[in-house]
Amino acid sequence: MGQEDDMMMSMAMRKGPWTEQEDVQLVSFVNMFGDRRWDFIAKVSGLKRSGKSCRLRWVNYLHPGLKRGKMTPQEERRILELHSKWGNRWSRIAAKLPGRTDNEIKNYWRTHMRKRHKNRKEPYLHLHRSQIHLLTHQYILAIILSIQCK
DNA sequence: AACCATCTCAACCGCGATATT
DNA sequence: AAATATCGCGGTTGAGATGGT
Repeated sequence: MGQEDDMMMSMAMRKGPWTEQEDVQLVSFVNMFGDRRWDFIAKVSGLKRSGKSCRLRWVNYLHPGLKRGKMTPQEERRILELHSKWGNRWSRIAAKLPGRTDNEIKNYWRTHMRKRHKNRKEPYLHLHRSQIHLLTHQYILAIILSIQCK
């Protein structure tokens, strides 16, 4: 039954950016039913979105207590520190940064990798992301400092 | 002004993990 | 026990923003 259902559903599903109206609707249904039963909320709210999409919108944007705006220097340092320790364990890192999401931190990290790649052409820059955790904490901090002093 | 390159970030996808029936 | 449904993670994409010539 799973396959046919997926096909039936995906035909009618909306994709792309959320509208304000959709946000309002999602928030009210999450307030009623909690932030766990996403497929149920998707169906019962009348939103033409998958449960997955609803969850993502909530955790990354609508969830109260989300910090907005640029990372503070403290947060930047924490990300580097934890990434050097754990690698691309974004949700684990996010758990240590109140108000920040895994998606946000992942984006932040990528942006910095790009900068580094553009500004210099050192061999380590060509490592696959999965290998980055091999770098030491101190090494990464030194690189970031050099960018900030540029 | 008009174009192309590069960046950013919200949202998507696949898939393994976890929950439910 | 096992099949099916749902969730959550990490990698990736692409439209719009921004920057450079």
